[in-house]
Amino acid sequence: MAVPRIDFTAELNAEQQAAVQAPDGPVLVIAAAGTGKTRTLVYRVAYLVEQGNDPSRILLLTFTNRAAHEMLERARQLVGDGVSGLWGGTFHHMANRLLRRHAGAVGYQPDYTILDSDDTRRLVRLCSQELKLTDKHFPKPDVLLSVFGLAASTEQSVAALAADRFEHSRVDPGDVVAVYEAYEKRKQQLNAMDFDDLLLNGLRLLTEHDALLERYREQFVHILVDEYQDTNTVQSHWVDLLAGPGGNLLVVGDDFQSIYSWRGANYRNIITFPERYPDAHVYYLVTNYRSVPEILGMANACIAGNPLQFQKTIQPVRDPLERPHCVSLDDGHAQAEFIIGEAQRLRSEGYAYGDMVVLYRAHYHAMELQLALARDQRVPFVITSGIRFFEQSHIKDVTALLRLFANPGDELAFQRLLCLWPRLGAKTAQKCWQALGGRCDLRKDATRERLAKGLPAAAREGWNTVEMIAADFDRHELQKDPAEIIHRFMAGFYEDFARETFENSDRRLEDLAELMRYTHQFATLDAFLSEMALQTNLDAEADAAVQRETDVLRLSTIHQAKGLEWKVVFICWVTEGMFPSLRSVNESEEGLAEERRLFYVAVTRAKDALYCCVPRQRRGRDGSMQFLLPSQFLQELPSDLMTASRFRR
DNA sequence: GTTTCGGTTCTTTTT
DNA sequence: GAACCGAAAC
Repeated sequence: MAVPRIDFTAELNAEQQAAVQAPDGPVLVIAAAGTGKTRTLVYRVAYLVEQGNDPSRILLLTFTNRAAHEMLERARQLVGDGVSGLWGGTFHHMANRLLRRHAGAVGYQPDYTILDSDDTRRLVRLCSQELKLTDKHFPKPDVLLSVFGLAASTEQSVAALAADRFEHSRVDPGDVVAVYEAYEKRKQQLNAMDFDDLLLNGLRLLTEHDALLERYREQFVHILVDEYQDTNTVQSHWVDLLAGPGGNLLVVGDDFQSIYSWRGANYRNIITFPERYPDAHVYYLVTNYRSVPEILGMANACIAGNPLQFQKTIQPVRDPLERPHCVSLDDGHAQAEFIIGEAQRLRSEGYAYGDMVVLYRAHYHAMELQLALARDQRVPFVITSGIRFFEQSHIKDVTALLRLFANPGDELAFQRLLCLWPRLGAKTAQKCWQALGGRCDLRKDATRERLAKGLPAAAREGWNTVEMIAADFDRHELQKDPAEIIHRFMAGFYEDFARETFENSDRRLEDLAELMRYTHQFATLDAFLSEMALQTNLDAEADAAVQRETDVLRLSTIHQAKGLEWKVVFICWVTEGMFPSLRSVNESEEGLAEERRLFYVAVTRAKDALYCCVPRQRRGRDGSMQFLLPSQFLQELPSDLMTASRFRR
């Protein structure tokens, strides 16, 4: 295959080029914000291909879907279709890909279901209820799941973590373990894996099956890992195994931007890489083309106090422009007014709204601004919402039917589907499930007949729709056409249901139309369901493109802004209690260090201008006024790094 | 005995 | 928005 020659010297700076053309063996690239990390990885892929490596023997692991898409797209632009055989995607995707092939090796059927967080929450609740652990003080499913999840991603026991977590409460850690064991058992019965199971079982494939380890070690000659600071213990273990001692493992990351420890990310993976691989080559990328020196000065200063890190200072190359602004405001309303006014002013100076973003610590911090923007309609805007497209109730209702076809053992899908019918709730659904023997293959006539008998009369209408789809399932090859299943289900039942149930049914029906369009890129029902479970939102990067094209101001959490950049950045609620958030400060010193890294991420999104908004008071839940102090992250900074001002209405 | 309804409360971050 | 809880309705 012809590969276009790439002039690495012309297209990369010296630091990048050194990393791109690093010799075989373990390589660690420490890439500070805005120094061309993605570019370096993409060119590394191109370099490897140009060196004659078969793309199908290169594995490129990312942390988010967005990063995976972006990198594969850019690699394709660089080397053309030569990269088409490349293995690229998130850890979860790769684990899923291997597990679909070798599910039997870890005791699963290949048609296993992937449980999203909504499913796991329901399942844990079910387990707690069955164990009669319904006391008010017993932890809620989310809390239990965070313990289970941390145990999985840090390779610790639930018993130990539960004992620690509930040490000063009346919760018996033994009960937590009991729920955990019930939960594990239920997942086996359902033939279902949660996100952690994908990683754990992916690891088991390699630790328990030497033949598989050999096979994939041989296949993946080069392994590249993006955002390495965000890997958890299981992921790094998996990568270490796959690469093998002295393998060609290149990891890229920035310990300053590790902001996912709450889900088990362990930035010690990156810190200790040189110890684990003593012959590793280490490269630093510190030349920043993104931001003006004033912003980088602030970024360097705000992170310097954190302990335990690869100390590095970002080097600016751009000309000076202006210092970041620290704007003091009366309250949230004033903050909203300031941001709207300033955005308009900047637009009159030549910036587009699409060049600007408002960042915040938590979604609810955007509420006042959102209302103000909607009210006076002067500035068009979009919000990267906390609502995950695929986890909204209407999406999950409709896909429950698909899931049950794909995996007849999926009790959660069965339950969800049945509860849609009138006069039919959880108890009846459970009885039906038991009557069917814990399995519901709708394609079997006998199953459908048996189930129909147990349904109340009011449920007939909806049931008939399902019955007809099921009868046609094999004949019309609906297996290959999830959109057609959804379409029939909606036409026969769900459209009316949605109109009766949701006040915003129009929007939800549009979502479902969008879902049907989305399914067309998948050849089979199984492929669609797998992807859907591993995807949080419909199309994040298309979303970002929309912002530029339609010239709208974006509102986003800092986490969701990671890896992106804007000319103008407003950070709001830079006050004690809001940012750093109260919860994380209470946790530990480490929690505070992570908040500081989050602040660093926010600051380094800005290219030209940065505003830190500091409202001085906020209305509490009871209506009383709380006074707020500026964030310690601002107070830590030398005062000459920012321009302080006060905005009054 | 179940299901439905209405009011109340709380919002971190994601695969 | 959606999970939760208690009370009313089937």
